[in-house]
Amino acid sequence: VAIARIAVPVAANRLFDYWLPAGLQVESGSVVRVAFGRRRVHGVVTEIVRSSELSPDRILPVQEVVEALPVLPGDLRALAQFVAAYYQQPIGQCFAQLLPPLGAKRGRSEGRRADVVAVEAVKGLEVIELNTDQRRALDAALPRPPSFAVSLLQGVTGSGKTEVYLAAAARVIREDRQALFLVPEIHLTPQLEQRIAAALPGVRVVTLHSALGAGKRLGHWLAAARGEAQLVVGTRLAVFAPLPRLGLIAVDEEHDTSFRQQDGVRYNARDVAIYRARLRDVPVLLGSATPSLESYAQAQRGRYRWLRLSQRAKARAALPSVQLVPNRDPGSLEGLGSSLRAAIAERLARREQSLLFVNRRGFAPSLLCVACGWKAMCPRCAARLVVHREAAALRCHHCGHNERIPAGCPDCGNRDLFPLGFGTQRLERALGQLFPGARVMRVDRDSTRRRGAFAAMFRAITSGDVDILVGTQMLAKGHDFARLTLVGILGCDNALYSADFRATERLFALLEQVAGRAGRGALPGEVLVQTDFPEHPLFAALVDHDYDRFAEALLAERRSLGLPPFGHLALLAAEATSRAAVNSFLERAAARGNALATAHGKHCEVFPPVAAALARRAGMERGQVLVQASERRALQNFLARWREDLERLGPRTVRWSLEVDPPAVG
DNA sequence: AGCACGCCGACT
DNA sequence: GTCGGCGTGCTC
Repeated sequence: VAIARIAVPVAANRLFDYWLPAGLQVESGSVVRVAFGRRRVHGVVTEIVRSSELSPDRILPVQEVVEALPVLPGDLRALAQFVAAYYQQPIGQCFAQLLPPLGAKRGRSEGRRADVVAVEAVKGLEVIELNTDQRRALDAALPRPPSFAVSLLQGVTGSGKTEVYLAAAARVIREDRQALFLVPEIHLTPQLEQRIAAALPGVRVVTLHSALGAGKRLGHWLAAARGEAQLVVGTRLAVFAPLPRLGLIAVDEEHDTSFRQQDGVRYNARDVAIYRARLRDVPVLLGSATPSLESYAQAQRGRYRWLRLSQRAKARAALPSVQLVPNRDPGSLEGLGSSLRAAIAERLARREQSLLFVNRRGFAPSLLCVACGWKAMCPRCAARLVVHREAAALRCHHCGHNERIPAGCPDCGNRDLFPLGFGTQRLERALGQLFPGARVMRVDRDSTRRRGAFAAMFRAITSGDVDILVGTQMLAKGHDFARLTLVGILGCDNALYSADFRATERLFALLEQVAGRAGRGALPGEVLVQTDFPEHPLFAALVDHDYDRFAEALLAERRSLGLPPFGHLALLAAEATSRAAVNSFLERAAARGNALATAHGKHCEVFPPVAAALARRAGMERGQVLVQASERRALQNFLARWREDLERLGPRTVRWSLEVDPPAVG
């Protein structure tokens, strides 16, 4: 009897054997249903073999083939294998990433009427107007004949990167191939789909992201698999979409951390995309105003084609001017310095919009007793509670803990509790008081929680019903507001204190992105950054919109410390209810790691265990061990062996995970 | 990941 | 005496 080796969606690091009943049409890549324990699960056949190591009486039959899905193509299976090996993730769960939601109602999205027509329409497709820079980038990014090549498209906000992706997609689609376009967060950019529809008329576009209902997602997945969808636009999970005629992958905002899946299977969709492009021998286009230092260094070395867009595409939309203004200004009211207030007043007089960016939701990040110094702390996390004034609550942003704001200090009884620092709610209130006639709108996770709230706010902003916007990161991404001419940035200094070596790289990217919201239309933009460190090199580079200078400085620092992209990192993170258990596990893990590293010629360095940046979360004590290697290959070999050791090491009460290329260390 | 089994504390 | 907590191990 033939045996199918099946990837089953469980944490185990191995495959499971099932026998194939006669008459069942099964091959590598078939999606099947099998009994597993007392459950029934979906699995993917990875190969069919003659015999099993297992005694025949323990082997169960494959129950059925999932007819609704096609056989998964080879490149997807190779992708799952890659994710499992490179990121040290369980093989079955990696294969599960390839599957669309199953068990949903039949996924039949839009009809297929338009398909044939669409291809015809695309033949004459030259509706995207490109300037010289964009055209040069487009030509360089698509090698003739088509083959694998990575291009880094570096251009400031508004320089027209999206037009280049779409023009590249149009070329590929005209040749009857499919394009894959990965974006950080699709549901936050309602403009994107319209923009695509306008630029690529008649092209059949489908989206893939987690906010999509299961039925729709399955329908879109199938449209991609059948080759009907000519352009797939999606978030990180779309990197696993089946695309029989793939011709191009574009990754927008390639530096963005939302390409990293943090829960469950850990991977970086940007890097998976590059691997996939190589497998399929197609070009991949990475775009950013502030490329990750990893991509930047590859471009410098000539491994990636380095394509630059130097000016904003619309000639009149100049880059915004950036000014640094003091944070601790004697004329400061509720955190708003006099320069920023004056600038807002000017915008109000001219009927232009202002955006104030504070990357903190809530009223104040801390509640302090003025008499004894007590601070409201989360009972389950090593973190301060955030004051939410509207709900009269103290909330933990790490675990969701919620309690009423106490009437007095629980330690000394003092009634005078002082909210320390500024969040979006406090700023919203202050602006309402300072500018009584102004229409203020707050955009953060709390104000947009309701379904459709974000879209409604978005409409209000574009139709001019808002004078001052207050918001978090949410507002940083890709929105074009024509009358927005002022961006104020508050409270960004705390990132400069961070222990994480990537903090300043991320802060620059965020600030450049927020700054880019100003002056997208015909009106010039102005950015005011409130800071206590105007001499910091980050701000000097921001003022000049000179990412290169900042990137070079960071790279020099990284090189001297052997940090990425010059070295390679992995993190073993562990948590348990007792600190002693975490420490003991990590001590033994580090000792084992050191022994392994020594045996393998010291290409890897294992650092001593330390507490995590958030030392306790939701009642779990957290710690970590960092591994640094000069060679990726050495790190890979080390991790494969180390993980086997780790699996035998601990009591099950210690939960641990390996993170390869961790996005943050600190 | 689930899910069952088993070995210790507090209840009718 | 049992009920049920969670720690451990297994699933082809």
